[in-house]
Amino acid sequence: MSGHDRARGRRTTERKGDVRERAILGACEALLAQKGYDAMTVGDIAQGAGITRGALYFYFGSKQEVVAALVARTVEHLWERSRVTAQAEEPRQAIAAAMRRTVELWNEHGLVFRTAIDLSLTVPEIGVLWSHTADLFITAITAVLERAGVQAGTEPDQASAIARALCWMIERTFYHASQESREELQKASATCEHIWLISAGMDSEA
Amino acid sequence: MSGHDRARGRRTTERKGDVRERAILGACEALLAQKGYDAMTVGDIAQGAGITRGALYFYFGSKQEVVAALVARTVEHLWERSRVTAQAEEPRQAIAAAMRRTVELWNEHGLVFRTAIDLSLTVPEIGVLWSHTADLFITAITAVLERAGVQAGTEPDQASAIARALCWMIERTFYHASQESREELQKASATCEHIWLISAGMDSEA
DNA sequence: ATAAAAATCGACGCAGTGTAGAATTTGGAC
DNA sequence: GTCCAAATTCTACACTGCGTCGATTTTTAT
Repeated sequence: MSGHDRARGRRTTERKGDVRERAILGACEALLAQKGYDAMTVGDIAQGAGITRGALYFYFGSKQEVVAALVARTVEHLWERSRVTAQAEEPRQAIAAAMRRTVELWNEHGLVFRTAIDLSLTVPEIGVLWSHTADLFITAITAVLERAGVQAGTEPDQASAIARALCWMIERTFYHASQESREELQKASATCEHIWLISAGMDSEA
Repeated sequence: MSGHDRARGRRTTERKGDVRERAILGACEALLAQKGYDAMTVGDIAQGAGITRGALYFYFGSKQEVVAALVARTVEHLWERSRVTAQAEEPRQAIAAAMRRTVELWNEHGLVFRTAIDLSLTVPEIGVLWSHTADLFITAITAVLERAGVQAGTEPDQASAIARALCWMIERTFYHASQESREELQKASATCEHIWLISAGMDSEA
């Protein structure tokens, strides 16, 4: 959000319109929660941000661009958190920590994550953001698996492929669970952690 | 597709319009492959089926209904296949057979499956169909896990919860792999089978 | 104070949807 | 075969939402 130099957008130095931009993303997020992506109209977003449709188009070229920006903002926050996490621990600890962090993230941003997943096909820009995010996870999981003794490599029963499958398992399981409740998410997390541990060759005694 | 008695639709006894209905679904499937759901317009479908928009609305109330019918047709085919599959085998065999069958299904109907998944949120009818399908899988996986010695129950580390997570893992992994190539799908299948075996408490030696 | 840049607005044209009613075709009953 | 009712198809219309344009107002920098 800092020096993006959006197509039609403004320059740097914090213009007034930056506030509006944030208001737009905020309204968008609220409306996503209320009516969902399809029902949400550009007019709704503009109204929610206190401007007219015409004005909104000064900031974003389309509804898709608005949502893409919202996803970008959220996902960048996720990347921050991932970067600062020390990852040189004992596997069992690392797995537990990763799952805990993932639960937090989904509790906080589940709505946007689900939206990103839903629109990955439709909106290429979002697809790129999310697949990049998935790659981060896959890389991290791969590292843990290898440190736990799983053979490195991309063959179907080696670390890289297993990590990918585990990543999708977690994504999809959290996608559904986060729609239900925090409790469901917590349980889902425990199940995923269990399977991850088993796949790493360790039984899952706390 | 037999005795549905669609809102505006025809009666039973195989009228001529049944051919049209199939033509419409066929055109819809073709267009989904060509341009995808969003780009595909009702006019396109009608044209593909050799009729006008107005005529199409005699058979289906909306684009969503058309796609829902397509998903229903495909998924019923899947249910057939699932019902006839004898499932009283030794776990290792059962798992291998299930994965083989799943690969076949995704090779044949990957496009419609992916569409169903994408639209599960948007189109309630499709959501129901797909979640019912998932339940079938989860039940089957649960049974295999229990027969392999995993403790029955719905707690996070018991058969039912694990089966759910494995189901989502397979769904998502196949969703992505089936977009790439048959080889990818085959590899993905091997990885999922491996994790399933491990989760069932068996190492995965062929 | 003032001119350039930023921001806002209202109105327009377009594309796609869903509906209505008229017209045509089809399938039997007679 | 012919004639009616149901089935099927078409054309035309009204509506909604999108994205663009040019005119207008507000900020910002000097």
